[in-house]
Amino acid sequence: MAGEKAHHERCEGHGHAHSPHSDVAAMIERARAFAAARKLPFTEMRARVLTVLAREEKPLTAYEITDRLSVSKKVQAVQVYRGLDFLQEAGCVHRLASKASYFACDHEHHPGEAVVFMVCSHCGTVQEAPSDLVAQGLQGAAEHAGFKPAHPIVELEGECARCSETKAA
Amino acid sequence: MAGEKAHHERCEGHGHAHSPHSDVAAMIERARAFAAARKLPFTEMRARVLTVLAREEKPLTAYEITDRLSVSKKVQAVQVYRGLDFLQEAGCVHRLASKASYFACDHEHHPGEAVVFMVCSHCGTVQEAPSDLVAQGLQGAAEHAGFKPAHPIVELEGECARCSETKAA
DNA sequence: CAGTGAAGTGTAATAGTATTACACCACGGC
DNA sequence: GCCGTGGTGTAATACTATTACACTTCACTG
Ligand SMILES: [Zn+2]
Ligand SMILES: [Zn+2]
Ligand SMILES: [Zn+2]
Ligand SMILES: [Zn+2]
Repeated sequence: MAGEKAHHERCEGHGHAHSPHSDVAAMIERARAFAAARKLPFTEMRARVLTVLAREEKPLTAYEITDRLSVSKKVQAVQVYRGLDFLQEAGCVHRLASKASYFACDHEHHPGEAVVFMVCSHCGTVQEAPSDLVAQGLQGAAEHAGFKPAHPIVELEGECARCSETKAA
Repeated sequence: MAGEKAHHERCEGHGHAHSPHSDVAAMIERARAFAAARKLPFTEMRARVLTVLAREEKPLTAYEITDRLSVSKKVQAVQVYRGLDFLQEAGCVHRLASKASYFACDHEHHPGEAVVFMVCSHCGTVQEAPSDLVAQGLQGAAEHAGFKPAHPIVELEGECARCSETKAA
């Protein structure tokens, strides 16, 4: 559960948001490893869904993914949802609750960590950053209420650096 | 933007989660005051939606609200959504993004505050608690990323005190 | 006191998100 | 070979949210 600083250093080279991921192949590899560890197949469909998300700058809805995949070969939403389920378990994809959409992640996450999804209301990109303070705050609130915390969702709507600059110019 | 302690003291008498609100009338009054301040009518429909939520222990979906209201007189979902929009602006109702459902709130909220919604995965109740640490963490993450924060969503799934006890017994 | 405009209502239709059901296929272990 | 687990493809359905439009209410103003 590294400190905020340490974690940020790990995230360098990642630049703005999770822009068209430099490294789609690496993400595929991570998913494949997860599948192997669980002795589950890393199927064509799973790879295709992840690839679409990894190439995209912004979160996509399940139906947007469906549409893109359908260009090459008709697929149905339920197939995409199945792929998304797997990829979320693998930690390769997150769901943005506030937008009911999905985006690829190339971070390693750790249990107990609290990750903030910063969503730009102007351009739609998402940038994620773990925060120990937030984790502590959640922990504290839970403790105070006798609540046993499991899975946090932390989303912050606002305006990303790039969009702020653009406007200023 | 009081400290965690101070805020919690203000919340006493509120007991477990936002159980069938002791004080439906007070919540109505709050909504009415908001409406008056904006010179907007506090209509029948708005009151009916709020009343249903205030009497309920758990969040309800818009369609569940629709069904309850329809018992006395048939209403349509869109009418409920309109009521919910108003009530959310008034700060009397929150939306739980992770469940696409709505619940009444009898707290006062303040700008810049970060409120944690603790959602019991067993009984479904929601308990809210403001956290300064979380607020600071969000602020810090945003600052570090050059992100201009606007509206946070913080939800924590887990098990409430009551359910934990019950199991232990 | 008619005219106007902002805001709400009631109804219908539609868009958008997610799940269930089921028949069939692929593969690894016995 | 047979079976069990897990994936696929297809259809149907459930659930969540919004748009459109005709009509009403009410406060304001000329
Ligand atoms: Zn991530
Ligand atoms: Zn932006
Ligand atoms: Zn509240
Ligand atoms: Zn509970």
